Amino acid sequence: MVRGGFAEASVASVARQAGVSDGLIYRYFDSKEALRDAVLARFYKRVLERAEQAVAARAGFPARLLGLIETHLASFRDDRALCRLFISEVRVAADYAGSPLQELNRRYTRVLLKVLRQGVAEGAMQPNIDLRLVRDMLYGGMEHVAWRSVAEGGSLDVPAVAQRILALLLHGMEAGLA
Amino acid sequence: MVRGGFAEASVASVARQAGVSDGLIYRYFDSKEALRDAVLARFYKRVLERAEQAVAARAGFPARLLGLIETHLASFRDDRALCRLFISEVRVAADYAGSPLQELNRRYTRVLLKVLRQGVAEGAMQPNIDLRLVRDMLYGGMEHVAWRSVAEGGSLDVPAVAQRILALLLHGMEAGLA
Amino acid sequence: MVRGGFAEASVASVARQAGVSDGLIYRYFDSKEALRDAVLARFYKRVLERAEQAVAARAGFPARLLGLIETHLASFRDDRALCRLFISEVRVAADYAGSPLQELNRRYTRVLLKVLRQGVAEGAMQPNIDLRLVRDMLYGGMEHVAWRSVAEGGSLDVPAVAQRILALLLHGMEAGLA
Amino acid sequence: MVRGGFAEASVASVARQAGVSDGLIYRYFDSKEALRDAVLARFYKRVLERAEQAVAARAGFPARLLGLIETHLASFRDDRALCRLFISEVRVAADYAGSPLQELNRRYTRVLLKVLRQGVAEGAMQPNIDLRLVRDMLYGGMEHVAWRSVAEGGSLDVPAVAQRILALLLHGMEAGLA
DNA sequence: AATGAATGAGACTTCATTCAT
DNA sequence: GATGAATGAAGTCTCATTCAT
Repeated sequence: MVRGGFAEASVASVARQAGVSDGLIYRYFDSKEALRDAVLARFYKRVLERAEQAVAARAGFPARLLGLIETHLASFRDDRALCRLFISEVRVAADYAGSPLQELNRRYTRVLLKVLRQGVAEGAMQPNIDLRLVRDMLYGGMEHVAWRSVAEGGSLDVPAVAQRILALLLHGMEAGLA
Repeated sequence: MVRGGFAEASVASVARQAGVSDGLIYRYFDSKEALRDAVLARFYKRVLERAEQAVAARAGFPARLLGLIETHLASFRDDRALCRLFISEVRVAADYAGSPLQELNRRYTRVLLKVLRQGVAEGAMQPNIDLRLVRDMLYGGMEHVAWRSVAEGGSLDVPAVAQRILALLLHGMEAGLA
Repeated sequence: MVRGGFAEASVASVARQAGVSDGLIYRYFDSKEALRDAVLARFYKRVLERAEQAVAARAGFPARLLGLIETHLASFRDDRALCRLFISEVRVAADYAGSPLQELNRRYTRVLLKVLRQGVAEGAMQPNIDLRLVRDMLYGGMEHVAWRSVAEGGSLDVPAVAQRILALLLHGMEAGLA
Repeated sequence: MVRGGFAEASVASVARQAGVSDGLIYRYFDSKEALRDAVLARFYKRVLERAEQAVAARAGFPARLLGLIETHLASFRDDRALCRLFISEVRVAADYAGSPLQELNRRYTRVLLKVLRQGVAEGAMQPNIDLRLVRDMLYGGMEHVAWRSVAEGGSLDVPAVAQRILALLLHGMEAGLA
């Protein structure tokens, strides 16, 4: 499933890789889509937990933001196939709106928003900043960065890249690297 | 083709929407994939030209960067289906590496890199900055921003959003909004 | 099993309704078809016994014939699903000829033929009458009457309908209703 | 399709017997059920026309009734597979009520009812007779008679059997055979 | 050039049946 | 005896692709 999208992966091939028969899939999942969503939901819950733990384990706005960036990049590095599946197919699906997956996604992005609001409260940024824009630029950017590292076959140096992303986000291009 | 990916769109439906017969498609394209790639290449060339014109029409680093951001967001706004197709399917395809589409993509991102290097030369940023990271964060972020505006059904206020993205990228979160 | 034929009813659904596991069915029956035939045979024996009792409990040709008509209609009313199953599927099956079910069916129709012969002996009809035709018209007709009452959702007023059928069969349309 | 019901006949086998590929079936019919219904509707229209012509070609109640009986038996003899399909599967289907097939069936039975009403008008029977009962007994009976002749492998002597059925219906068992 | 009927491989899914527990 | 997980064949249906016209 790493190469080729969801539509290209046949249920038969999934069953073969799982070492079971085609029919058994349907004892546990109602349809191919239900299987996909179940797998993604499980993955997403794990990602969500890691993010919440990363925030809980640290104090202060910049440290927490760095923690979130690190866990996000690490999730991508560890489960690139699933991340790719989510990015390129599920978010786009016609029935995504209102699905359990969207709810998980909302909870996930809320974790970041909460940290950003803390940053505002701590005076780390001007109160008039558009937090949703920051969130979108950050998540979208990380996606791109991580995907490129996957596509180019290299490995992702999560702590180093996270540091640079944090610096860029906080101080902008003008500031250069720390 | 707006909803549902490439796999979901049948050649017959494409032919119907184009007002031609199924068979005629195959006089002009070798396969469904070749059709998709041809459509995307044409689209990509247009995007590339718009980007180059935007750069040529302006002077100075910040103005040129703003121009690029605006044309990129506008491309997404005008052809969201094609952008989505490119984002979620082509870049992921097994044979993307080395394809004409990748070459177009490279030329496109090179336009941005050139502008960024001008910024370095003009002293707008420290020379030790990771330009590829900036590029990935910018393109990925814009993708996310644009996609969200599409998904939420709203329209994208390109000039306003471009301004905010530019400010965030240049000065970081700390600076707030202009 | 009321709606949808034998092919539409899965063994799993039968097991579920019986409150047993799928596998247990196969300890008692060799196949889905064997289960169906066993169920039908049990049902048919009951119908046969009721018919024989109805005849034994009465005397004289018209009373016995009425009794048979009543028990037949009542069987249909009480077990419409089974009657329907028999009518629309079993009698038509490739291996019906020579099966135990056919033998039961023969014994059942023989009860009617015996009563009809008694009618001939009692002088209630001309001896040259085609008793098999009468039998087929009667059974086929009752099937239709009963099925229609089922399909139309109404209940079947067995004694009243039986009376009318008897009158029609004995005296024909010319005579009208008693 | 002569042996085994609709569920047992695969679309592949239908295609094979028709000398076309599986897929072509679906260019002309939306589903297996739609194919079945289209075939049955065509057949039913033919039967209906034959019945109407038989009535139109004759005058007087008994002659017309005999004509209807003859055409019905002949339809069964000529297309036993289709008749069986209709009898054992369609009338029973969950979506039969309200379908085009039911409408055709209604028109068909109305032809008989009209003739029967003519009989009442001509004084051939008492006005208090239950015409729907007569209709059901007649159609059901003919079905049974015809099916038995098919099942027993014999051929159906339509004119002779029609005569006997008419006599039985008109004068009842008491009258014997003409 | 253009059509669209025809193909046939392959997809998802169901379900009668088996068997280890 | 009893379970129900597992199998795998077979079914309906879709669709990219071809080709006679």
